[in-house]
Amino acid sequence: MKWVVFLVSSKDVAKYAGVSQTTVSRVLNTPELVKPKTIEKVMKAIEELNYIPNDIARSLVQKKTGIITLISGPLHNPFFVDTTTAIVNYVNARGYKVNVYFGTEDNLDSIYNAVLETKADAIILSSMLYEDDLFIKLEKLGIPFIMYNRKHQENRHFVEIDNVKAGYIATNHILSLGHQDICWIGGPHEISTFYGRYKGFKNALKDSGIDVKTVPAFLTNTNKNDIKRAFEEILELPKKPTAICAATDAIAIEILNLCLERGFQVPKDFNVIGIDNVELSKHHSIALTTVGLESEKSLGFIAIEKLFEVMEKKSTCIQQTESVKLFPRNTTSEK
Amino acid sequence: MKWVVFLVSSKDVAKYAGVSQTTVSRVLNTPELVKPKTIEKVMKAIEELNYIPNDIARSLVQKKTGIITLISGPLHNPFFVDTTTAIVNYVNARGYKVNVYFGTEDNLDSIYNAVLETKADAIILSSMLYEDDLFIKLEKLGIPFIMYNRKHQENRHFVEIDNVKAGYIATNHILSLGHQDICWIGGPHEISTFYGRYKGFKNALKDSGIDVKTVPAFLTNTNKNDIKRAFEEILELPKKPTAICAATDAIAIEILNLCLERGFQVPKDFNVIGIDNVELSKHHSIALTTVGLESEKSLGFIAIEKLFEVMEKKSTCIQQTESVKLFPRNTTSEK
DNA sequence: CTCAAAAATGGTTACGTATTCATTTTTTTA
DNA sequence: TAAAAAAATGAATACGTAACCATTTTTGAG
Repeated sequence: MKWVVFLVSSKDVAKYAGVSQTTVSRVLNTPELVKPKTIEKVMKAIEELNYIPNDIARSLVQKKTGIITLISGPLHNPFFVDTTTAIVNYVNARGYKVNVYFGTEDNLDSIYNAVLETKADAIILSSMLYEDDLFIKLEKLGIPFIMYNRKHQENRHFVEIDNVKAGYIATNHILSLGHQDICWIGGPHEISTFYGRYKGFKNALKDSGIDVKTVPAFLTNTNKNDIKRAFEEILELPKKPTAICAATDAIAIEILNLCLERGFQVPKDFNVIGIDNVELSKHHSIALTTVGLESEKSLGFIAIEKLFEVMEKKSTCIQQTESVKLFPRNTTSEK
Repeated sequence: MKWVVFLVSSKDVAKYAGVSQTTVSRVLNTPELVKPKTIEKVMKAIEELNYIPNDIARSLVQKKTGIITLISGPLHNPFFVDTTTAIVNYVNARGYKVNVYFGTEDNLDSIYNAVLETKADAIILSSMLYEDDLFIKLEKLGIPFIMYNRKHQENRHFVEIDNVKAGYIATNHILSLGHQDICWIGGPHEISTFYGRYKGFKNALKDSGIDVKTVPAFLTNTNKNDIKRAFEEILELPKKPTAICAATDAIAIEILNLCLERGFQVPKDFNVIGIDNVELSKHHSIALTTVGLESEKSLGFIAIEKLFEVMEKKSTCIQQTESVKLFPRNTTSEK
């Protein structure tokens, strides 16, 4: 069966109902200005013609699209599963739509181009580098935007966890369990998150009187291959570490995978600790010890809430750092 | 600092460059029709004025939005992590945008309303019931659409795995390991997926000479609470089963969680098997035995590929059932 | 050079809505 | 019942682009 598509416009409805297009518009948007009898006529016409208002035309004249652009990291990182869920659900509940992109190292440029053409009402993103030209472009554009889990050197428009403290707490937990030989695995330092967490790691070492230079640290990209490569290097270290501090739960969970794959036991052969306290870490098959938000809300939720505040002119500039605490589970133990 | 926002239009560029708006449009869309020297002039104006074409206006005149609407299930279900990733990345690579919704039992109506107003170029969804009015509405609308992992009674526009066979293979695997006392936990039968998989389960029982009526089956909603409730019922069964067949990996992984939470061991105390072979099942902390696609591609990828075929008029109606095979891992073992 | 053909450019309109301003109709008040 | 006020409606326009058709400019053949 084939359907011939009639694109019914408000003009068609107007003609059919014997009123002006203006009145049709009013019936839908400000019915209190229309006589009940007229409303009735128009509604009948709308139903009979199966009229559906055209969002695009409305956007053009009102200069707002009802679209929030979300630039997330890839979902194989469970952190972005949590944040994307929170963000999309919140935005939709507020009657807006979400344009989603999953950014990786290679596709960001093309995403940015697409994003700038789409006249979104606001942008929420987790792809910004510490020194990123995009920041200036977005500020120039005048579109409200917020970064979650990332910070720009300009120090505006962000929601993050206290990364330095998170790194410190994680490392301290490991040290307090008696581990002497530990190592760090994190991401590139152009990303504020990794920079801060590693700083916390170093601070904890210093405070325990350990010479930072003697402690191996692997700063790698966060895809599976590069983590695997780093893990193999760890295995060939002259002094095999008994604990691995990962900069994120995503990395930690992948380390877990690699350990088990090779027959190691966690925490017997290796302690593993992460940062972020993602939902997946709570699963009893994973039970990852980690550091995460004190608050119940996910970071994505906090960020999107703040973004709407900005859109509604309740705030102008968000600079928010959330405090963190330890979540001890089964991947760490006394040495 | 505050920025005054100048909304630069192609008219402004035209005036600035001393050409007509038509020519500006041509420079961007059909530069081969424009004299090189003119292109240069216009491009210079575009750069100096920081002009960005307005997607919305273009959509209005061209009657296509470049938007694909995705109605997915929630991401705490790892199946939708895989499919959403595949779909979003594919769509963006093709230069389209994705509007994402995460459907649950309660929010579907409001999602459908929003979706119909957004004049998306096509819709891909996994929320359709076997008897769903939405199907007719979408066909009437004339928008290309495809269902993945779900089928409507009209039997058109879908991509699914061979659910009956999947249920059969999973059950057969459990039976062939020597388990006598097994049970089924699946979702509501208004959903074709669950209906088919349970049918396969029953077929396997019959073929092994087992009376279906004697085998416990729990048909529940698929949120954590309801699965937990079902699991508690399983624990109180007069004859405690040694193997649990779950209709999806998502359910199986949650069962895994519940088992471990209560100190049971898998597969020692309970065998657990799922269907879907989601990425998470491959993690060595989970290592879920499951049934999934023979093909390497994810179901989401296959579906979105097909949807584009329809959009490009290469196909008119998709009816695709993909074959499946067993992926034996560590959650099942000889009785 | 001339003239026809081809290339390049411009003027105008449509897309479907909301909004502004003007006009008509109804209600209220004296 | 007349005049003023209020309510209801309509006509015209803007939003920013692409597309159609008309016009001007350039090119090339003779």
